[in-house]
Amino acid sequence: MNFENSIFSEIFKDIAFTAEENSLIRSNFEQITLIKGETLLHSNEIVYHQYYVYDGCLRTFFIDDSGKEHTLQFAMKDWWISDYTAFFSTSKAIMNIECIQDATIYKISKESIEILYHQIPQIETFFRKKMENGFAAFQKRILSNLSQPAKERYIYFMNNYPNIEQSVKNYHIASYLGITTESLSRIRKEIAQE
Amino acid sequence: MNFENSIFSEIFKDIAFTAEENSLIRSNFEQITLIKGETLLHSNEIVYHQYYVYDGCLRTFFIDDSGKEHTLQFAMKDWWISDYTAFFSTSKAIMNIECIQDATIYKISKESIEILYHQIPQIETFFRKKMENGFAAFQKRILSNLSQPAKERYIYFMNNYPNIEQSVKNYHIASYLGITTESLSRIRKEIAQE
DNA sequence: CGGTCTCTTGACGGAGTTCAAAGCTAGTGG
DNA sequence: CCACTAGCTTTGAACTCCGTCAAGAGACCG
Repeated sequence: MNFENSIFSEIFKDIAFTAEENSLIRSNFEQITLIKGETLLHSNEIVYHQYYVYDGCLRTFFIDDSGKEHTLQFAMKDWWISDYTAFFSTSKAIMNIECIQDATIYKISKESIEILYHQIPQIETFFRKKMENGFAAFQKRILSNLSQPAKERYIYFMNNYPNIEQSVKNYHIASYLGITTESLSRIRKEIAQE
Repeated sequence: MNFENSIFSEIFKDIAFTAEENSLIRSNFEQITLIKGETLLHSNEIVYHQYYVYDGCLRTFFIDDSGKEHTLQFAMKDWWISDYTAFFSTSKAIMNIECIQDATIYKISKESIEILYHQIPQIETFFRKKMENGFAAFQKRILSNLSQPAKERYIYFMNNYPNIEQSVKNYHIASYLGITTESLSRIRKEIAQE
């Protein structure tokens, strides 16, 4: 259990907990292991949890009316993932979460997190800041989608997620960038020829 | 000053404050009035404040390398606005904020808000939830940009911001949707003919 | 009214899509 | 350990949506 404590101090780095706080936190998280291809969350399920990625890689994606997949987010080590729109309002997911590289994750329910907010105010501050960063990142992504052609977005993406190729297929990246696999392939060819 | 108190209970609805809390809040906000066309924030300025829109309408926009404007957000009554990426890290704005309809706003600095978080924990909860909602809204917008053609995005926008036409020019809406004024005009024509 | 700002319309061009097929690659079983 | 298959990527040709450029028509404000 010292081992487990060390995990939670990794998750909430920069916060020092008392022994009781540590055990309170521990009792509100649950470990899950997933293998490549498994689905963590299906659309239309009610979303009660958010997930901390300790290791591995997952992606959130949305399936539109015509059946096309759109990747909203990849989550690697030390990222949080969920269908947050649904999680915040405890309503039905519109997205799916899929494991794309064997993963160890820790899940926590909305109820549990409210308990932690109440008992350990630094946890609320921690998540407020997480949200702020996520908010800022989405803002950048919207601007990038509005102002840059696909090639620039791809280069920007590869710089921001170095080493991601190991976990992620090109068609995942294409669906994240909002283009088809074919277009991405042509862009990659163009870049390789430079 | 009863008048002023009522403004802050509008801003932080659902929170009940003591008299001392009320005066602490009051002393950390500052009122500004803006007329149409005025700029509240220029890119490259360091961002120390965020702003509550009491009345009127503003927009945040980004100017790309080729000089094109991209609208990230409109802010109407009861919305908060800033260049949040820069505000959270107290760094230089990459966006501009412009008044597009005469406005009364209340500004608060990052320092002040940290004081309020510390003195009045419900305020931190309030902003955490605001962030969660903003985060979810951006998520939806990204999905909409990825999965819907311009016409659908326009219809969705008009449903979500009813009555916005009064404040906002079509070229603002176009720059929000990521299309040109000409394209928006053709889309509007198409819809009118249905 | 006159001028400037905003919106519309048309002709053309380009970035990205669609559909179809072929070429790789990696994992599986014989 | 090779062969086969299924999944992934590449390529080509035709098409489509939206952008660009240019000009004209409204609309709003002094």
